[in-house]
Amino acid sequence: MTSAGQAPEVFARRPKRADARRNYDALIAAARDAFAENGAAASLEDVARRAGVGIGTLYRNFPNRRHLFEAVYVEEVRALSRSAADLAELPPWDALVAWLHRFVAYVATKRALAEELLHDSEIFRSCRMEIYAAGEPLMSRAQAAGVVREDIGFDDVVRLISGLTMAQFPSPEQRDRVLGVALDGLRPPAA
Amino acid sequence: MTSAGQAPEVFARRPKRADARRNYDALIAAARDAFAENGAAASLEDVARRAGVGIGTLYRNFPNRRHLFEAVYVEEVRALSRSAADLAELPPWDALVAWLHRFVAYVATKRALAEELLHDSEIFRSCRMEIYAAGEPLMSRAQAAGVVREDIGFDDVVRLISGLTMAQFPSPEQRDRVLGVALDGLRPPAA
DNA sequence: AAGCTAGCGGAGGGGTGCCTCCGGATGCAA
DNA sequence: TTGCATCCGGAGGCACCCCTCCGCTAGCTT
Repeated sequence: MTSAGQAPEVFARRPKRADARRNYDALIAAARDAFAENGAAASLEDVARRAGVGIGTLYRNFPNRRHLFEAVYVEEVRALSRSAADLAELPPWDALVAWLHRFVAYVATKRALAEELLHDSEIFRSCRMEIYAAGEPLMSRAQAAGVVREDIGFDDVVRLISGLTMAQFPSPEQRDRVLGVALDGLRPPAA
Repeated sequence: MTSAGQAPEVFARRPKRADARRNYDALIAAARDAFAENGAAASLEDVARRAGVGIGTLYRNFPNRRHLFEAVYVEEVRALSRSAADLAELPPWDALVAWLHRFVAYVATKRALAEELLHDSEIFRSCRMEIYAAGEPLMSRAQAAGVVREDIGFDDVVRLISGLTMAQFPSPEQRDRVLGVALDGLRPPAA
């Protein structure tokens, strides 16, 4: 990671004039909604309409479809990884569980996005690194405290949990119950 | 379910002439490959090309995109649910685990398909019933034998496991390791 | 062998989405 | 206030895909 935890400069194209910045932000927000609603197939013209700008403006900020995907994705990842800091004061197990809950909530709406990006993407890799940098310490701490089994890595946990979020749950209660089962699997073998 | 566990007649349009049946089967196989490769967005013209038939033939068998999706999906589900019968002789825990392994292998390639269908589909519901009919007995048996916790249902397990398969794993070893963690979560609380 | 009919292929109409381009509008500095 | 560089909007070219339609082919029956 570069200094100060900056996002990779691959898409560092934030405009300078006030109105332009407003549009840029509106576009990201609109894109997030559109992708969550219609999946990755959402049309860019629809995104522009939601943002209340012309299609030309969209393309000036994001030269193509993928750039927009990536920008939205990066934005989300950074919010998540920042949130890990708040949890440092909780007991190890609780901190890990709390962060994983946030993780679930985060990924749930990003299905389509991830699907689109994981084919091949520089950004995707660097985002994963950012997430891991945020969550891995919570995991190590829990392992050091003896409340999580030693024979698995953080990567395993992420996949277990993120998979969970891909499934559609009829109720939040069930989602939490299943998440609970998965978390039980993380505990060390019977003390 | 109708008698003899037939698939719902919603799409019971299997052609009768020999060449037609060949084409029908080739189309299903081609569609399965195309969807696995390019996701749900694969073009139907590409499917027809892979199957070595004209686009007209595709549309005669499957009036629209969704019908083709459903036909492929049903075909897969039936293969899976049939496979549960082989496992009756294993010990309860082993039988459940073995079936869930097959389940994972099955869902892994069906991501795009499921994504497309779960929006709203009669077929999807009835297929789920078929899967549940196949797997639920294995689960009950394991619970009766005391090797699976009592406070969860088969539905919870399916979602836990199927979610798992949505995640992309770099190696089969990791996939199995993570699956193992999930399965540990199914065991009863420390005896 | 011959006819009937189910089935075949693919051209093409209609529609949608991606992205480019450029004349006009507007924030910002002096 | 004035001027200019930046930014805006959306018409339209291009490509792709869905699905229909119809003249032709070839299994199946007798």
